[in-house]
Order: sequence, then structure tokens, then C-alpha cells
Amino acid sequence: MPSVRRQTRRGPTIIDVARSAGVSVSTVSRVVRDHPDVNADTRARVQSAISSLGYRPSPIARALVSGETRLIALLVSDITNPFYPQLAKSVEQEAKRGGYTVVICNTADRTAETRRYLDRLIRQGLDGVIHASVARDEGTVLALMNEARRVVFTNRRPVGDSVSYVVSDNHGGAEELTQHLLRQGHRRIGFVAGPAYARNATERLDGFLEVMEKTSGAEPMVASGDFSADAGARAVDEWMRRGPRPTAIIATNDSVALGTLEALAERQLRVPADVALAGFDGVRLAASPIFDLTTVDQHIEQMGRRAVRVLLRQFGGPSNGAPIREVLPPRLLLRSSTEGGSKRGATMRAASGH
Amino acid sequence: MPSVRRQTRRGPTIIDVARSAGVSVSTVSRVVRDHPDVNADTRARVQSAISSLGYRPSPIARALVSGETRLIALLVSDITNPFYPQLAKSVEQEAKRGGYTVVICNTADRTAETRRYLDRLIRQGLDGVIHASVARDEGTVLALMNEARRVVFTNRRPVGDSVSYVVSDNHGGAEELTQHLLRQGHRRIGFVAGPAYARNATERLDGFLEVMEKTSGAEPMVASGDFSADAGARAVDEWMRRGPRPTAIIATNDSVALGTLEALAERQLRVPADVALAGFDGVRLAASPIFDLTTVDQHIEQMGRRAVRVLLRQFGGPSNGAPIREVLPPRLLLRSSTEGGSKRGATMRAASGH
DNA sequence: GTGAAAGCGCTAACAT
DNA sequence: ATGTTAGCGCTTTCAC
Repeated sequence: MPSVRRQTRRGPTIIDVARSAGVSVSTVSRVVRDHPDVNADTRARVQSAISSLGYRPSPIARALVSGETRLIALLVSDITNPFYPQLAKSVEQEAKRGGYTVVICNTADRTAETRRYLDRLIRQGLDGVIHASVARDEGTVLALMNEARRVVFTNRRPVGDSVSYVVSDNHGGAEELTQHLLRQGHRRIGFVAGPAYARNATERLDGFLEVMEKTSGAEPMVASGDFSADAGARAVDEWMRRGPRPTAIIATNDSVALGTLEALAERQLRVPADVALAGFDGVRLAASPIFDLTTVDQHIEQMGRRAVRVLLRQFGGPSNGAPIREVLPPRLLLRSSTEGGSKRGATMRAASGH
Repeated sequence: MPSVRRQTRRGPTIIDVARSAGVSVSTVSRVVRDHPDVNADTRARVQSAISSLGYRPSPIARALVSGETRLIALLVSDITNPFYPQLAKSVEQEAKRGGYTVVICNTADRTAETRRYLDRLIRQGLDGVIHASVARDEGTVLALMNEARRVVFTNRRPVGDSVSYVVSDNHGGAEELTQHLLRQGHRRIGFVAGPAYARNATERLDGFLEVMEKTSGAEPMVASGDFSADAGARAVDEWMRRGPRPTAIIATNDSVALGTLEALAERQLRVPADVALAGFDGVRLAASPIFDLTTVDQHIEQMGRRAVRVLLRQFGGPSNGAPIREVLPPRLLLRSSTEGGSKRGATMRAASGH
């Protein structure tokens, strides 16, 4: 006797299609999955049944059997940092093209958060992970995801060498930027560093220091910080309270640069007349005429798209496939925050009291 | 004879737990789902078996049977608009607390995109939708989601009256802001309107117009636009090319206000000395000392949290439950972009050529 | 080339 | 209070 339970799905099932086409469910399944072992006529008959019934296979049932959900996670430290929405959007678009859905997770650079997300998502049947903010959770991610081919790192390069990544040449970008400032005559250059656990930040710092060290007369000034706008403010406070002051400042990323700019404005310091300023990332906000910030363009959207492609390529390959490593060349974006006064004729907006 | 197929899941199944605890699978299922009909001793025995085996129920198998995946979608027009990351973060946090996972979808305010996303996600077993950017896709969403209790609108109020929403009082907020500017002596006030399909934008415009109309001598000037920074620039171009110029400008949201500010800066117009400027939303960027923008705070994070709560409450309730409507009071945030010159002593940063 | 049948891991009648 | 059992919709041997 048939049970009375409600159906899980709305539309027709594979059984309905089979009945309607006069074949077995296995044949329908073969057609749906593009299996070669199907006669052309049969295939056509099944396909017309599928479209006339409006049949759509259930990803849930499929996942129960195959273990694949076409769900991937994008791990970021903080989605409200403008770099990540730009990245997320491109990741999401590229994933959609491949038939994948993206879940965005804010880790706050805390391993516990990473673990909480992945624990849940893996049980939901997560297929893979794009981690744009590896920090101390690198081992956790790899352990939880089990197979390295289900993971790709981007933005920050991982420590391990057996796992794929798509990053930009942070070291080279920082070198180029530093060289540019040196060519402009700057010698005392401040660098607002990011946290030590973030490899993109340390690579940028290293690039800066290397160039400074081999330039006679160059005086690097490094302030430790993190990725918050506040870090820029603190650095400015420190440098401006006691001399000698830097004549140019590089921030570890554009967000920190904007915080730096605010702090400089509060002290009535003009940019670039009193202090030149540059960021790193190339977020859209940096191009705003209000900021017009010199920065190192990471080609954020391209990085996101490539990370997705690498992950999907790995899904297809053997589980012991060699890791894919891509290092994209960044591009120096010169804007008026470093380029002398002619373009910045008007007055800078002041900081308000607070 | 047992088949050789590989297991879908890694860990132990409900059968393993049942065997280990010496009970049936239904009893284990009852314990897992906190069903009351279980003896205390049995429950304890099962629970210890669960923890000693490290058993985790499979959401996929569960979804196949129950039709519930604990997956919800957050629909936004564009995640790179800073309003949405702030909203998304709060939605995501609150959803996580309830055991739900959030998928963020960019609709670009295009119905076709909404449909594409929902089509796919529904097949994935989507439980519900929070739509933060209803536009012309309102009917599509409702039709696809089938039951109104699986949908809640936020940020933009829907047209239909049988569906739940959590929005802020855009009309009232705009009134308050306009009144404030009038009290400051402004009479020619420009309003950069948003698109006609977005109800938050039209409500703000209406609030503005209503107050202006009943104020003698007030001259409202409305420029049509959208939610891009460019809209602000176009409006400024138009107004400044031919008089009479507005002495104050209200932008439909903070992003447009920032665009407006840029355009004013390009024309060497000081804010607020030459033109006062206000936005709407209360995004964090508006609080930056560089912008220090007067705006109407929508309490973005609170709105997101509440939207989630309404949705989850509906999941539990009867499918014919009355819609839940929440209208949150916004708060006027007065900053130096409208508050006279004393706080803005220094020079404003100029626009660069481009 | 095609079909029959055994599950994937779980929930929910129904029976006891 | 607990167990038995029939599926949820699909994929995948294995036979034919």
C-alpha cells in the first residue's frame, strides 16, 4: 500500500520521465548525464519527454548518491572590506557559469570561525573552498577538506607547497611602488604594515624593505598594524608626534591607506604636498576623485575568476594532481596622491572634530 | 550480497549509532531531533554512542526526506555597493545563529537574474529568501517561492500587501532630513532621485516633496538618477550648468552622495560652505572624516538581523500566517557636510583631471 | 544499448 | 516508549 507522505519535490521525477518515454530510469539517467551508451533515437525520445514534462533532476537526491553538491565556499576575513565584495562578485559570476553556487563566509581571520563554517558546510555537502584570507587556519582548512584538490587559496599565498593558489606578485608590486617613490626623490618612506600572519602583507613589506635596503640614503620607517583603517591613523599619530617624519607613506592595502589619509587630513597635512601616500589592491574606491589614491592594482576580478577556474579544473583532475600555482603581475596605478601638486589644485576637506 | 559502492559520507551513519547503542534507527532519529517520546535512559545511551562515534547527521539525506536544507538566499542588487556588505554580514551572522547558511545573489535589479538564481537554488532545496532589492521581480520571487512565508523583503518595501517585510521609514527619514535643511535656511534644495522601480527611493523622494510643498518659498529641484555614484555627478552637472543652483542637495543614498561630493569637488565647490550635502543609509564610509556626510541612519545591521528573524519565525508558523511587517525608525545623523563651516576648517581635496 | 535492483542516510507513518 | 518499514529521487553495478 502506497504511503501518504508528501513529495519532497514539486515537479516530475525521473520515474515520470521514464514512464512517459517508455524506457527505464537508468536510461533517463544516462541521457541526463550525457552518458555515451544511449541509442540516438532513444536519447531523442527521452529528451523530448524531459522537456515536455519540464523535468529537472534533483541536486539533493543526486548529492545523496554522488556526494557532489556544486556548492563552494568563499572564505574572506571581512566582507565589509571593499576588496572582498569586488572579489566575491567575480568569484560568484564565474562559479555560476560553471554551475556552482557560492557561500561567502567571514572568518575574521580566526581559525575557530573557519572551522565552524567548514564543519557545517561539509556536512551540507560542500564540494570545495576558495580561501581568500588564509591565516593561521591553513592547516585546518586542508585537514577538513581532506583532499588538496578541493581547495585553492587566493589573495594570500599559503605556506604549504602542495596546494594550489592564485595570487598576485605582492613582492614585485611593492618593489615597483617603492622604486617609483624613490625616483620621485623620497628617502624617508613610511610603511604601514599588515599583520604578520597574512602573507600578502608580509610580502609587500619585504618588497618594500628590500628595495629600501639597497638604496643609499633611504630610510625605511615601518609601523606595525593590521588591515583596519585605524592602523593607518595609529601609524600617522606615531610618526607625526616625533620626527623625523616620512615624506611618503605606503599602506599595506587601500583600506589602511584611506585611514591614513583621514589621519593626515585631521592633522592638516596635504597629500601629496606634505606627504605622498600610496595603497595596495586597486579597489574602486581608491579611484574616486576624492581620494585619487596611487595604488598597486591586483586585478581583483581577474584573480577571482582564475581562482574559480583553478578549483574547477582540480575537481576534474586526479586527486593526486600537481598543485596549480598562478602569480599574476600587478600594475602600478599612479594617481595624484603621489604625483605632485598640479592636479590637486583645490582645498582638501578637513577632518571634523571627534 | 552487499554492493561495493563507495560511501557518500565520511563518518558513521545513523545505523552505526543504532547498533552501537543497541536501539533502532528511529530511536536514534528521535534523539537527534529532540523528539519527546524517548526514555531518559535510552536517550542518554544514544547520546553517548553519538558522541563516542562522532556521529553527525547528513543534511543531504535529511533534505531528501524532509525537503528542508537550512539554506536561505539573500538577494541584493549589487554587493559592491557598500550598503549591502554591511547588511549581508548581519544577515549571515543572524542566520548562522539559527543554523542557516546564506547564499548571496547579485540581481542587478534584473528579473532574469533573480529567476536564474532562484531556479537553481530551489532545485538545490532553498528554504527561503530575503530580498533586499525588490524591483520588478517581486511577482517572480513570490511565484517561484510558492509560499509567501518563505519570503521576506527588506530595505525596499514590496508592493503586495500579503507578504512580510522589514524596512525603515524612508518617507519619515526624508521628511526629517528635509525639515532640518529648511530650518537651516535652505530653500532651493536639490534631490538626486533613485530609480522609479525602487520603493525605498520613491518613498524618500515623496517625503522630501511633501515637506517642500507645504513650505512657502521652498523650491524643490529633482534630478532623476539611479543608485550609482555617476547619478550624483550628472545631477550636479545639470544644476551647476544653469541657475538657479540649489544651496543644498539630498542624494537618494550614500553612494550617490559620495558621487555628488566628487562632482562638487571637481567644480571647486565647498561643502557645506557653497552647497550642503546629505545622503541616506548610514553606511560606515559616510562617517569617515574625509566625507563626514550627514545622512539618515537606517540601522543597517539591525534591519538585517530582523529580516532573518522574521523569515525564521515564518518557517515555523502556519503557511497561511499573517504577514509580519516591521518599519524601523531611522535616525538623522548630522555631520559637517550640512552643519556649517566651523568644523571644516581645512581645505578640501581637489578632484584631479580625468 | 538497455533494464532491474540495490542502495545513498535519513524521516515518518504505522505497529507494537 | 520503541521498532519496523517504506520510501525521498537519484546513480550505479550487474545482467541481459
